[in-house]
Amino acid sequence: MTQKDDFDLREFLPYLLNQAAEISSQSFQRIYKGRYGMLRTEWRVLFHLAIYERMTAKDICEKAIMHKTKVSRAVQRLEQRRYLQRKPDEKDRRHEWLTLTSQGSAVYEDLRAHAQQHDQVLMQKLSIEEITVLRRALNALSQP
Amino acid sequence: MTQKDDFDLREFLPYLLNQAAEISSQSFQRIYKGRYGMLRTEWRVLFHLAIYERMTAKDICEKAIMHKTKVSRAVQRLEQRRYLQRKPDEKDRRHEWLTLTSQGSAVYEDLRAHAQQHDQVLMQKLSIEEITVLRRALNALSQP
DNA sequence: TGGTAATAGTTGAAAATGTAACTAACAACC
DNA sequence: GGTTGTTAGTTACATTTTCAACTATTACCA
Repeated sequence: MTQKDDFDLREFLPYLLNQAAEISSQSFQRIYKGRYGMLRTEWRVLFHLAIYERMTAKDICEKAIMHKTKVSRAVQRLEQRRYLQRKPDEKDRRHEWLTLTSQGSAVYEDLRAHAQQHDQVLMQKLSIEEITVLRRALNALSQP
Repeated sequence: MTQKDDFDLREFLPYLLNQAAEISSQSFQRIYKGRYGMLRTEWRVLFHLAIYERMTAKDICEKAIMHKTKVSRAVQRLEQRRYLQRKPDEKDRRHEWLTLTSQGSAVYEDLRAHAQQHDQVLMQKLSIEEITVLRRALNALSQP
């Protein structure tokens, strides 16, 4: 099992990114899944609503770069658990405004604390400079 | 839809990494899916076999950080398409050695060329220095 | 030896995701 | 005002993934 030297998988960005994303998500996953039985799509929607306070599903699709069916289903499950409320727009009833309930906000607060802690641990693997450049680079790569 | 300032999702590494990984994988996905109807798990297995030449499924699990059922199914599909061959280990018949067929190698060569091209495009979004630091940081984050 | 534990890999059912078709509401144009 | 086109969001079905249980083989050790 020796490597050929003409192409190094470990330099192929989509591969590297996926690997790093996968591994660095795992311990956070244990938290939201273990404590609240949530899925990745769900914590993402929850966090967006906590941070932006009031969004439509469409807004979330755009910000989080998630397909509308993923968002739709995450919203359903969050609603079932009473973590969010829907309110149709008065002017245009195709839109629904989504906001967290106090219960949803409490869950967010809890998860956010863990997220920040988790981020600290990850950042310990890197230097300050690496963190800065990494964030900048990841943002650049996230522009489609 | 205004953002609260106490926690910025755009600084949370698992989120950023996932976003960048997702987006930068998409156009490469169009290639392996469009040309060969392959899945993400499958090109990963194919590439590992091409690079390391001879591995067991277990080796692939460890290198690629994929669950054994994912690998098992990817191997099945690659075998059906005659992209790889299995050969049981003589000494320990629990192991199966996997190698690409010439057909599999040809597919790899084609995809590798596209991968490199794709990587070039991605890297155009970044400076040389950013690329270096990014790779180093992603490798660091990929250590579990 | 024989019996238990460990390892490599597969399979089946349940859960999650992707794709495309769908509903409902609005816009725009004649 | 009615027809056609768009948009927000949901649903149905097919494809993938996950999880747990399973087989087959080897390792350990009394």
